Amino acid sequence: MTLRTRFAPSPTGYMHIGNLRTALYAYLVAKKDPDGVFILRIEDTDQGRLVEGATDIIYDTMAKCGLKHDEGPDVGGDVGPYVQSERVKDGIYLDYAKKLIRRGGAHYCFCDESVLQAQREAAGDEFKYDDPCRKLSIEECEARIAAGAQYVIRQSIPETGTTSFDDEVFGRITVENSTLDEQVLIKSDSFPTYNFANVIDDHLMGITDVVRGMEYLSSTPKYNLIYEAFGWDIPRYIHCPPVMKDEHSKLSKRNGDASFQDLIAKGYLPEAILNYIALLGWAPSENREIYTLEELVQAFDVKRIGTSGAIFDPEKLTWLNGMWLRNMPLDEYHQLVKPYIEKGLKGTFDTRKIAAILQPRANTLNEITEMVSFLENFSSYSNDLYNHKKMKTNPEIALESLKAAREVLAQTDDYSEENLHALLMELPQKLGRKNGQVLFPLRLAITGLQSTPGGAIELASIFGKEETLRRLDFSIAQLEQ
RNA sequence: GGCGCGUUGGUGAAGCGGCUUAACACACCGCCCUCUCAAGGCGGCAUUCACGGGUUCGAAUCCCGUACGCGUCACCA
Repeated sequence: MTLRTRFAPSPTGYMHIGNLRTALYAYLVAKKDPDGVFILRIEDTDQGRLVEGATDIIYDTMAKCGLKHDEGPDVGGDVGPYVQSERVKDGIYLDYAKKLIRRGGAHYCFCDESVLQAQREAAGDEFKYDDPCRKLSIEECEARIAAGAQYVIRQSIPETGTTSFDDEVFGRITVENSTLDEQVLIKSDSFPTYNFANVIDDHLMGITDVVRGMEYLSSTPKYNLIYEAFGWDIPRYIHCPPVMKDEHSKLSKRNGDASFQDLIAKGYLPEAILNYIALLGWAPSENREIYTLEELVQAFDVKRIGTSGAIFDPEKLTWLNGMWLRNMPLDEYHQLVKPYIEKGLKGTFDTRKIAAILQPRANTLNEITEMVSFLENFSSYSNDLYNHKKMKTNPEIALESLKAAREVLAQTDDYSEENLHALLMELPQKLGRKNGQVLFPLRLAITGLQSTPGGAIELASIFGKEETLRRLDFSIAQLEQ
């Protein structure tokens, strides 16, 4: 039997990080097997929560992350449709619910909401619905329905005994059937609830490995009772611990936490986001942290998924994103950051040279625009900046160095870094100074800033002869006053 | 409240009864390198694994209890 997993989100307009991680794990579990199949199914049975365009966000996120599904609404497959509302139209769920009734796994229920409410209030914390409709015969129920009665279909739970299952990450879970409630399977609008549609579809779509959040751990016994009533094989379960905002709450939109799209908008790479979230709740057996998706497929092992919630740490994501940025070939990096550089600059610059000084310094794409703006902002500054203890310089030494540098810089037209380096590095020795006593003042003189990305040589090369000399002259004049 | 699950540093975590006086990484702090800032290199950062018992020659690792946290108990998914 081929290994099949699925990612089954609700189109609620937002891809949160915990959800994305579940998708990732489901993908990894499937792809770990050379023949494994990864399916996308849209769970839109709650008509009240549909959000326009939400499905596109799901497709877009999966595509950006490289989580390519083998079957789904947009790519087809043999066990479609892959959108639950379409399956409702086909009558799939109601048919199966009726079959389940005949098999004794469910029953019709005509109770009014108010009856439940009354019982609920009377029972307080002890509430467990004791459904009088359970005792009704099928014939009687069908007669009432024919007469136009409103109904739902509820699961029938054995009053005694226990139900157990083995979860791949949490181990064996056992619960008393008496603690399980008789949940609604088919709502009065004839739509299935998640609890039912999920089980039916997982079976019909041949899902062998169910990967989902651990909030479903306590309802899994109920699902298994349905599988058993139908005589179906129970899948392997892989319940994942939550991704937390802090020790008390999960990462969520309600808390204003970043979604995948928010992180992209903040300048993080999909690869880095995926890499980071893979590490939340799972640890590789080797001592390593940087993984491409393909490498994750190789390294992933369900047995190494943890059991306690992991707090999402934006700082570590930022670091990891920086690593991804730094590890790129310069040309690729240049193409990637070019728009961000140009956004921060009015004039034209050699963006490849700028990219080179940015690469070891920028951790996110967005900070680049700001990092680069200093290139065009040159105005008077305090000469006091030339006093630098560590560089052993002061305005006097600086002036001497700048004059010498000015001479050299005026004599050449070749402003390549190589040439500038060759020329300027002769100066310290000639002047009997340390490198820092010449180059630090020079960098300061052409930027007016205490610190900048890049050094004097790199920056002079970026500015070019005319601009470099213009700034240098300004600074020399300022020092001579 | 019932039921289920969890608890190693500020964070992610390794650890699966002796090799642990608890890896590695982020953050933080030093030092080195260095033309500033980064990047990079090196070092520091839990005498201790929520707490209390027990088992054992030996426990972060096994068992029991307590505390705390999370989840679930919807005609939401």
